[in-house]
Amino acid sequence: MACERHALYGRIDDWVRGIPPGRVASYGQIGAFVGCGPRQVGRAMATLPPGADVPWHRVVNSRGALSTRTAGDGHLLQRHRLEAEGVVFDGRGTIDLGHYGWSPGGAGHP
DNA sequence: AGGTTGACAAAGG
DNA sequence: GCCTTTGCCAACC
Repeated sequence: MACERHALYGRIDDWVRGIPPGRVASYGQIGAFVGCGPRQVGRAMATLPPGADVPWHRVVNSRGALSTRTAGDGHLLQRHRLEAEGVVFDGRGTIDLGHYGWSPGGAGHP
């Protein structure tokens, strides 16, 4: 049996795994889909094991900006990976969620 | 058993 | 547009 920290976390990381490349999702959106507060989504990402097949870099806050925990090297890493997938940042280092924001079932907006 | 903190969001001033 | 307060649910002290 697996060593899942919490069923909710398993659901969150599974949801994040469903995010296609070149797309991003906000914590509040994930929290709303999995049925929990946005903080739990952040905690799920924070407790993710190293080497997890979860594209946490595709998870950003509602403003389309990178999270505080990734501040520093994390910001550069997250931004670098997103740009590698085709995501473009604006002059303020934020992403246009109206264009890159993704949703399960509402996908389809190249 | 209780209080604080946290990779956040929404509403109010 | 900015900052402050409240709510989220689980983990940590």
